[in-house]
Amino acid sequence: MPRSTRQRRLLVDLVESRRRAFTAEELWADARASAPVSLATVYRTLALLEREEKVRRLDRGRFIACEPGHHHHLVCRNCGRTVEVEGPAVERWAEKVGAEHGFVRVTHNVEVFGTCPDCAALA
Amino acid sequence: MPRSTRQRRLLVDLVESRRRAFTAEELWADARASAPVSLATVYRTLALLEREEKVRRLDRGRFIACEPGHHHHLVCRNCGRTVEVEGPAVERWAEKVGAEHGFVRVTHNVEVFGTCPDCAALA
DNA sequence: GTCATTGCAAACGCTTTGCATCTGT
DNA sequence: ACAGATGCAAAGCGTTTGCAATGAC
Repeated sequence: MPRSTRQRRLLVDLVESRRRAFTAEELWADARASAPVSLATVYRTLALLEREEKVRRLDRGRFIACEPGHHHHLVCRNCGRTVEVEGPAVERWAEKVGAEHGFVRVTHNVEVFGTCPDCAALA
Repeated sequence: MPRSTRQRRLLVDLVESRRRAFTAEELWADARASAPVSLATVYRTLALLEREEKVRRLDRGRFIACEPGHHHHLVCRNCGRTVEVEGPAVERWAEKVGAEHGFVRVTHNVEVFGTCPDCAALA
């Protein structure tokens, strides 16, 4: 079972308080501002959180913190701010599309991108 | 303007006749079965086709051939077979979700995965 | 002839891993 | 004590790039 180490506590805290997409390097930088951690440990911790569904991997090496369970994210393409969203319409649509083509065990990935109100105000 | 070289014609033909997701290495292997091409040229051609929206990049280094314009794909998670699908319901949902949170210039990515009829029959 | 394209090999960026050392339980 | 975690540096993997040679127009 996972052990509660100084490094892990620090990283998990940092991740869970984050409402923006981040890269491993950014998390590393933030963590080292408090105490020494290696980049390898950052990656190992992210992999751990990913298994626990507390972190999801976006494209371009970006990660986002989230809660376990099926849901989607709205992500600001400028500042990385994230919002968890529900999508019953999408769930139904994906099922339907799959069924229409005879596919079974249908799943889907959705990401919604846009410019958040704060970033839109600055532009 | 782009020139019609032997390598490019070969690669474009191979890509356009493909109805399955593929990796750069797979395309390379297929191409070399006909004539010598370098892997760098494979990547450069894929980049070109991506700009022309004739190829889309999936995760895990997979690519799929498709037609230009906004649409989504249903992909067999076993054999990589792809089907282009329309998703008006998703378009509306994404717009709504973005708007509800004050996001502007909203876009979205959707991929639907499943097991295709052929693969389901074998399992 | 000119400029796009190619091949090659080196460089890249992100991520993972082997191994010896350390530390939580 | 012992299994799990860490740090480091090396390796991995898919992809991109600099440069000289080649080939399309």
